[in-house]
Amino acid sequence: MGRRYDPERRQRIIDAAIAVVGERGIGGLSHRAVAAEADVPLGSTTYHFATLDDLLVAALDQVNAEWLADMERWERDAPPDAPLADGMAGLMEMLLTGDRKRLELEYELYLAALRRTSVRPLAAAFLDRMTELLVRRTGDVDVARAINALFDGMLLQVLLTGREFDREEARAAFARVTG
Amino acid sequence: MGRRYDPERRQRIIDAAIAVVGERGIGGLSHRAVAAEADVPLGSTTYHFATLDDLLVAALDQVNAEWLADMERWERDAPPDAPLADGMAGLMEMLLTGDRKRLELEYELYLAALRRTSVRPLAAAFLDRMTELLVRRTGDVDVARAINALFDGMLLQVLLTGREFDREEARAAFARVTG
DNA sequence: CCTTTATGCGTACGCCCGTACGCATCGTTG
DNA sequence: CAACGATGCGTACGGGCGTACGCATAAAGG
Repeated sequence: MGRRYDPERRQRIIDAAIAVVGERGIGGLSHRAVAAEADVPLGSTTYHFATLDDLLVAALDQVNAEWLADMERWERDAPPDAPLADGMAGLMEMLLTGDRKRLELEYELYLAALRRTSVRPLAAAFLDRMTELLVRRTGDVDVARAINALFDGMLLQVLLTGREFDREEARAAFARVTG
Repeated sequence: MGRRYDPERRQRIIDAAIAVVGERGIGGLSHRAVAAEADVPLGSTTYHFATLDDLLVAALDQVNAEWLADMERWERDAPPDAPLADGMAGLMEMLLTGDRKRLELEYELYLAALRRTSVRPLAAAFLDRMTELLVRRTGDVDVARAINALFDGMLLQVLLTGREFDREEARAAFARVTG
């Protein structure tokens, strides 16, 4: 049996969990669904992640890490004197014209922390990292947090209403809040 | 059997559904849990709400209506020349020092629309009503939407991180975005 | 080479679930 | 007052679930 030795199985299970949440939502996350998606037996998922909460934590942890890595790259590559409002509006447009399902998945996992104390520390740490990253551009913590709030709020508005994203409207809002 | 005639049963079932979501989250919403909470037999919930989605829609509809009624009252009672930024920051403080569980419940139901198409129209209509209400104060749709986004984003930040709410920081952010 | 430990595998138990369905009973309408 | 539609009630079916557990096998260490 070739798969008896499978050093990357744990990672594959996490990827499968993210895929399952993407397809069926958090409510559809189950050991069995993940096992089927990862093509491993049921016992294997419960071995690596004893409870569903463990699986959820691992999934959010990975999604957050990928998001933060993207943001770091984005911040590093942007010219130091580029107007932040332009950058934020452009980033939103990029996200909204990209993989919509992925974006919804990311917000679903992130917002799950509202009610699940197990993942709340992850969401809090993620927000801290985002603030820290924005502070590098704004120099002001309060402004950084306001930008972050505006970003989440406007993105949610588009996702919830299906309204078309207006880049200039977003840019103007960011510009005002940046001061 | 006294309860054989029970004209308000449907309403009691909706209230029970909201209570169940408040206690166990959307994932814990089930016909059986609602029936137990409302103290009605199982068949009664399935009669009034054939599917769980119907129940969810009714619950969000009611929560949204109550929220909007509160907001209407708030807008009507505020002096016409009062600075909007002060009002919004004060409103946030009131919500955050009030019933926290209720606030989490409201956002959970509202954000459920991210992935559930059945309730998405409700969330979209709710956002439209909020925008309309804010436009009465700002006179500008874009500013109204930005305020709404900032409001949701900052509230979520506090709920997710557990950080203490800073009323002056919020007021300043609203003031900047109001222009 | 032998033991130990981590990992993989299959299965079984008991629970909760959505849904369907038939019967009972009420209010209403003609 | 009769009939009918709306509502209330109880139960049963099939299915998915988390979890536990025992056995098999691989890698690692003496």
